[in-house]
Amino acid sequence: MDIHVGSIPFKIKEAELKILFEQFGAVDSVKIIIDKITRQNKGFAFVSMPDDKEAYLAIDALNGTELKERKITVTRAGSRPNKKL
DNA sequence: TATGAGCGG
Repeated sequence: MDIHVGSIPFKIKEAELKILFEQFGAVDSVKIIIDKITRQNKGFAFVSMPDDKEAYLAIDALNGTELKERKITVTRAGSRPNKKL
């Protein structure tokens, strides 16, 4: 499952995000989105996890937590989280 | 080149 991670620090690395998500389950890959104009960190990344239940677990666990002194948001990618389930 | 909500190759 693809997970959208926002409000991440610009100085973070994909390996660090992978480690954070690996604490709650297996992580397939982590990708930080880079801006096309500035070639810099856009401020959000995507995490791919093979197991969906572990993905939801990591989302619920890492969503709203602090990372590098910065608040991060973890949600399902591909489709924005709906307020009504 | 650039910065802080948003969904990428």
